[in-house]
Amino acid sequence: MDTTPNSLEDAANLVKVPQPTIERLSAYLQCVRGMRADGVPTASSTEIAQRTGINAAQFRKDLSYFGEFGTPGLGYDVADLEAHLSRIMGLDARHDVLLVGAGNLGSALLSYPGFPERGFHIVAAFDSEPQRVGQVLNGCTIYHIDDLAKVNSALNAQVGVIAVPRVAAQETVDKLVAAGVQAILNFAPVTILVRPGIVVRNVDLTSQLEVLSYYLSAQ
Amino acid sequence: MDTTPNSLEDAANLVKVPQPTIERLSAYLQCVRGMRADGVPTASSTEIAQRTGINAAQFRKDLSYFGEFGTPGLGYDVADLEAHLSRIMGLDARHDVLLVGAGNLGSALLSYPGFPERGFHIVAAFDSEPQRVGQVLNGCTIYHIDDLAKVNSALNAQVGVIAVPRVAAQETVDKLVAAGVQAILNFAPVTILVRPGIVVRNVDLTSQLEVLSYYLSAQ
DNA sequence: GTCTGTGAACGAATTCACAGCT
DNA sequence: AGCTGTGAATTCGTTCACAGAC
Repeated sequence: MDTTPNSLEDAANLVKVPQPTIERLSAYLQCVRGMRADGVPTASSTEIAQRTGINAAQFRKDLSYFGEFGTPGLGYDVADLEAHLSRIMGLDARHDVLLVGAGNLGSALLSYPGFPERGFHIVAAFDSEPQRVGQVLNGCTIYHIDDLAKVNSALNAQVGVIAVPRVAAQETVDKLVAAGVQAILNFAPVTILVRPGIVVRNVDLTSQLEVLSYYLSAQ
Repeated sequence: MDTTPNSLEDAANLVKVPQPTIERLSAYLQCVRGMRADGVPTASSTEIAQRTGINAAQFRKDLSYFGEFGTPGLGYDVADLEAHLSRIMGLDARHDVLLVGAGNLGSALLSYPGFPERGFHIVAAFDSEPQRVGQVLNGCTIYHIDDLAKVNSALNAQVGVIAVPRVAAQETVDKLVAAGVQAILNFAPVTILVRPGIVVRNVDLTSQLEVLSYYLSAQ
C-alpha cells in the first residue's frame, strides 16, 4: 500500500468515510493532543482506546480510511498522529468564523477560549439590536446584521455560527449563505434549510437535556 | 396490539430502543410543539417528515417502539402526540438542574431561555472562584463548589451541567455523582468517567466546528 | 383512497480475527 | 512477542413495501 503523505486525500475520496468516523477523529485528536502535552512520545491503539473509551479496532479502522500511520509492533508516534489527524480534519489552517447573535449565548461563544485554542477565530459578530451594534466584545466588533455580506466581502470567512432566537434562524442562515459562508453551526432549536453543498450542524442544547431525561425515566 | 396508555413503559423495556431514535424523538417533539402553536390539529407522518427532514417511515418506526399513536387514514392528533412524546421522554415532570462553572459559558446557560421553556430549571450554580460565590445570576445563587453535596441534599436535583475548564471536569463529575446526580451534560472537552448507571452526554463545542472543517476541506 | 404499523430486505457501521510487518 | 491494517462476520439501524385500519 502507498503510504506517501499525498495519497491521503485520494484514500479519503475513494472510499466513503462514515460520519461517525469523522466525529471520532475529533475525539482522537483531542486525546492525542493531551498525550503530547503530557510528553507521551508513542501510543498503541489500545492505549488510545482506553483514554477515549472507543474500541481499539474501531480506532484502527477509522484511521485506515485515510492511510497507514502506525508502526506494527510499536504503535503510533503521537506528534506524527496529531499532525496527520489535523491535516485530515482541515485543521492545519486557521479558520475564520462569523457569529450571528450577540445575546447571552453569543457573547459566551465570543469569549470561549476553546475556539481560538483550536484554530477557530471569530472575526466578526452581528446582531439586530441597535444597542449592541458598535460594541466591542473580546476584541470583536458587533455589526448590524444587514451589513453581514458587506463585512464578509472583506473577511471571507467560511464558517458561520447561529446564536439567534428560533424565529430568526432561517433568515440568518440565508444571509450567511448569501455572504459566502459554506459551513454553519446552528444553536437555534429549529430545522433549517440550505442548498446542497452547504454543511450544517445543529446543536440544540435543550434537546441534550431531553435525551438525558429519557434515560433518567427509563432508569 | 395493546394500545392502553400504561402499556407504554412495557413496550419500551421489551425491545431495545436505538439511541438515534431517542435523539429523533426530541426533534419530533420540537416539531409537534411548533405545529400545535401554529394551530395545526392533525398531522400525517409525511407532513412531520417534511418539517423535520426525517424520513416518514423512520418516524413511524421510531414511534412503534413505544406504542400506536396514530389513526390509519387520518394521521396523528398533534396535541395527543405531543403529550405522548413528552411522557416517553420523561418531560411530563419538571427537572431540576445543578450547574457547575459560572464563567462565560455557565452564565450564558443560566440565562438560556430554552431550558426553563422546556421544563429544565437550574436551581443552583457552583463555582470555585471566591469572587463569584454569593452572586445571584438570573435568580440563581452561586455557591462554592465544596457545598455541592450539602446544597443538593435539600434540592435533590438529578441533572448536572458541567461548564468548567477541562482540568476540573473529572473532579466536578465525581462531586456531582457524590451529591446524587444521575445524569450529566458535559461541556468540557475531555472524556469523563462515571460508574455504570450514571448517564453522560458530552457536547464539545469546538469539536462541532472541527467536524464542519472536515467537510469544508473535503469540498 | 389514505395513512398507520411492522415484518422483511437492505445498507451501514462495528467488531472480530488474523495475516503480515517490526 | 507485540501491534498494525483489513477482509470477513456480525450487529445495528434504516428503508421498503404491504396488510390492515379507518
